Amino acid sequence: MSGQLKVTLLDQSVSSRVANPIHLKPLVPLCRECRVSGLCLPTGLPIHDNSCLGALIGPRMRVRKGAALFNANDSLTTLYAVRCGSFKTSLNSAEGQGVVINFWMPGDVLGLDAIATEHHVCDAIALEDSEVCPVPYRRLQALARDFPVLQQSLNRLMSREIVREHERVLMLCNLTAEQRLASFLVGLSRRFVNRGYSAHGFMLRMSREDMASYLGLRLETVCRAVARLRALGIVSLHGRLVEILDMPALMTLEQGGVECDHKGVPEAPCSTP
Amino acid sequence: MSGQLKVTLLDQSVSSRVANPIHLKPLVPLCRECRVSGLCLPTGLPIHDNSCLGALIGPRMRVRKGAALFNANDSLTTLYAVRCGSFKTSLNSAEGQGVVINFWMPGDVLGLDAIATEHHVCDAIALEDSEVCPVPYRRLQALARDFPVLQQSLNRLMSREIVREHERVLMLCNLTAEQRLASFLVGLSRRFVNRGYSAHGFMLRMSREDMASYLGLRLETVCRAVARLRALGIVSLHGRLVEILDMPALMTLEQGGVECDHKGVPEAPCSTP
DNA sequence: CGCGTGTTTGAGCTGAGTCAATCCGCGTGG
DNA sequence: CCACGCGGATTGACTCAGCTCAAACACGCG
Repeated sequence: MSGQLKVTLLDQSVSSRVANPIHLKPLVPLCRECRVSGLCLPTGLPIHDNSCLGALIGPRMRVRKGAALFNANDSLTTLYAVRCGSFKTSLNSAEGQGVVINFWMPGDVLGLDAIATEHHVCDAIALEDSEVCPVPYRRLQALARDFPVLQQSLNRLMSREIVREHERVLMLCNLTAEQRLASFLVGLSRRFVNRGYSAHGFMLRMSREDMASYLGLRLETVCRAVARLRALGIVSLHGRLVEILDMPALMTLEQGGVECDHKGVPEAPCSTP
Repeated sequence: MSGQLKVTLLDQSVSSRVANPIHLKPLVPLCRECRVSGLCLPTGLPIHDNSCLGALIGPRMRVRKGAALFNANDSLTTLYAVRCGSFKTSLNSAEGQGVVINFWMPGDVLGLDAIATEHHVCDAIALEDSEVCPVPYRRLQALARDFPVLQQSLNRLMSREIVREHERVLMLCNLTAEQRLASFLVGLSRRFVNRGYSAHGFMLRMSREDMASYLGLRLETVCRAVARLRALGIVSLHGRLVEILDMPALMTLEQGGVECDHKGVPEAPCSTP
């Protein structure tokens, strides 16, 4: 039912180095050379300054496909920044019904919803073999006191998550199945672009079931919506391989059929030093 | 279309006193004697300490029914804590479709979703004549640096909002109209209890239209759901006057028909010093 | 090759939406 | 004081997007 699979430390030697704050060097490059560092928590931090980031980010962890990074009710000890791979988080009600709350890509930070109660509310499952950078929450709190930029970064991350949810509610309330799918694909495309990948061709890492759950639909309905978009020549979507053939049309569809300036929350303040 | 009505300072003399940080006394009792201070932002702060809260909270503002406290795209200068009355916030898409994002009661803090972009994303409209305590965001940031409890309080507030949205999504995806209404009423009831009011009898401050929008339904559907609950003898709901006659039944309904331990995020850490 | 998981497609059903008529409470003005 | 009008609430009749159930298909893997 949940996370029996184990999460493993990427490198035991790195782990021990971290325990001893003197040997920080092997970790610091983690952020500096991380291709998504601009999207992630340490945005705006003095990335060259070992004392700061080294103290913050724990040793990388590997999570195998299907394994749980954390489960609902686990107490919050660390947030996790996705380094590579992807995750889904899902909220399960007492009656066994559940929804996928979000999909997470490199640079995203998981666990912010646990800060309220200091316990996770979602299950986080790896959609593929993935790596995360653990961010001990206590240490983050302490460090944020000394580095206001870090605190601000955290605040923004949380606020952005609130806005994202707002937009999701808007989608659930106002859009048809086809529009939801369009909106989903456009959103994914945008996220891939932010990470330096193609806007038009990408691989879905989640099942139709998960997509359906995220979109507030049944998987059959998602399939039908896919079929219609394909018939319209807007996308070529076979299995999990997506190719967006007519992006303007897709974006038109996304917005209730009316052409418009799609803004949306930018994924990050995008401070490129 | 939006907030032409003016928001007015409650008391100009109080305002000027605040500008001069020496005369804090008239403001400090604001929080100390505020009946919802335990739910609000300053939770856990040394409430007797003038230097802290006095510097944080601006002069109370009065907002007339139907007036906008802020509008989407307004730049974020202050957060607002509801002191009395109530508000709705709504998110409007480019095409004119919109949804009510939340209803806000005394002790709630509005504007957290604006922190990401430093611009408000929602319109905030008073549902009745109301009063708010403005919290200048810059000042809050500065003060939070010196008072970690305050920072934590803010973090928790944001995180809780994320969780609330999660639960809303769960509702929108899994519940029938009737269940949504039940869930809405139970939620309201709980919030009234937290504020020291009756769990069973209260007044709705929003129109059926607003309820419908919040619940992802049409107002006609809300009416029908109300009619059914009434027919079942679970509530007496005439106009905006609610009386919950059978709370257990209502809670059973809320949770897909199965009896269960309704937890939900507690509204606040509830630190009573 | 056969099995299982995930995906696609088909055929009816239904809960909620739409459109429309009516009702109710309340403030306004005669 | 009552007639009127208006916005909000209610109820009814009909429609339809998405759900359910069911069958077939594709693919990857032992």
